[in-house]
Amino acid sequence: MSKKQALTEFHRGSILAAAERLFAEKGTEKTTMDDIAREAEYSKATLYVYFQSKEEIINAILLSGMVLLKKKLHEAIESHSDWFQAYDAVCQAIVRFYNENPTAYDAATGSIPLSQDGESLQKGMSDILRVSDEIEQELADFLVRGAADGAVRSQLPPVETVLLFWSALSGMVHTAERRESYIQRTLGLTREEYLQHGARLLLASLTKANM
Amino acid sequence: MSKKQALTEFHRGSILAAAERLFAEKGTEKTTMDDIAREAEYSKATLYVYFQSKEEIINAILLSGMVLLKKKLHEAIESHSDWFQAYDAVCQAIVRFYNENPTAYDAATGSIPLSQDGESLQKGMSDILRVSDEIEQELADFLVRGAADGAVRSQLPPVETVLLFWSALSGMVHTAERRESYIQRTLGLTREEYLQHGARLLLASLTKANM
DNA sequence: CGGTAATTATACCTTTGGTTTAAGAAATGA
DNA sequence: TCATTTCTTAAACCAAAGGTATAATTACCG
Repeated sequence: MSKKQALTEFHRGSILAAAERLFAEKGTEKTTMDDIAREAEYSKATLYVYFQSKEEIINAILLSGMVLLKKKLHEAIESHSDWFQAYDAVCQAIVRFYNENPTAYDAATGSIPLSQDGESLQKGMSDILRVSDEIEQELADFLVRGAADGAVRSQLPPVETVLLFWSALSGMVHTAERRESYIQRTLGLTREEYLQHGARLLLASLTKANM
Repeated sequence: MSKKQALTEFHRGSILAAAERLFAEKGTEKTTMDDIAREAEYSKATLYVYFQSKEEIINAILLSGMVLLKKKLHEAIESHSDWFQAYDAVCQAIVRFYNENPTAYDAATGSIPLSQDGESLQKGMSDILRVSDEIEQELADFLVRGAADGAVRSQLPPVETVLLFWSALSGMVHTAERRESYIQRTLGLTREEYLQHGARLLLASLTKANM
């Protein structure tokens, strides 16, 4: 019986992996169940054997993505004892994560409707919101650490500042993607460079001394 | 013949006004042509007498909205000789504008796909992009003025900084809307207050001295 | 083998929403 | 008043997409 379960997990994983690729490419809305079936090399009916609905697929991907994001941020924060270096690592982790998992990032920043199907909360929804909160808490703690280290202005209320920072950065990330060619043409910057400058600018809003 | 044209303009205006109300409320995607027809008190087919497609309606609204935004920003910038006061006025103008015209704001910040119909540029599209550029130019000039006044760090490249600022603020604006209840509950702030704090934070990233 | 259970491919249903058509109403002009 | 033109709109059309039913195929097991 465990073999059967393992097989089921394998199929679920294949489907999720395919969906993830398509979501990254076209977004959840423009990706159809037929697309996912084709990409995963199953028939559409098969998808409904392993998942109850498109929404369940989306939620599963968002959740695993956000758990991964949380892990990456944690690692980045722990990676350097120097707060400024850790800050760079955090921003870099975010940018990298977005490249590979834009849908989950959008969910984490609240840039996506999160399947507002009305009615009661979906199955995976509460998990997603919980992880989202945990991420923000992690960042808030990091900010407090920055204040303790003397790197960050200590007047800033951590939770509020983190939310502002988080939303500002997500705006930059979106613009960097949506206007990549404009940025390249007019400013001569790659997306990564542009976002690095953005991270610098936001850093200046947090720190005591300007650099 | 002028009477007939005036009548046509009147009908177009009624339809656009109705569409604008609905777009502000539900967004362009969730607003159907049936919705617009009902709100404007015409039949759906009549809409197609005065507009070729839904896209044309959207573009018309985006364009007029962005022209208005440009005007508001210009007025805010000119309203105070003191740069910091003008900055506050600019941010306030943006927030207010978003409340009344979220769709056009999203188009101006590039937060919206702008009817990616593939193919060639749509009719109104080039106008929209032009106004969008003009707005960014206006803001860039304002930043240069701030540097000349000694209010702003002069190392900042104006065009790039404006784009970063613009995208950061748009991220904050979106978060403020999407998580309004969370912000109210956890931080005890209204959306306007939250955004005011955000504008302060961003100001700190631009200025020489911290406040 | 033969039968039973699981799996999947195909076709279909339903809803939604943009667009078109054709018929009826209203206005215009002689 | 009647004819022609213009305007309006109900109804039909069409495509896309999520979801489902069925029937064929496969795999497993005695």
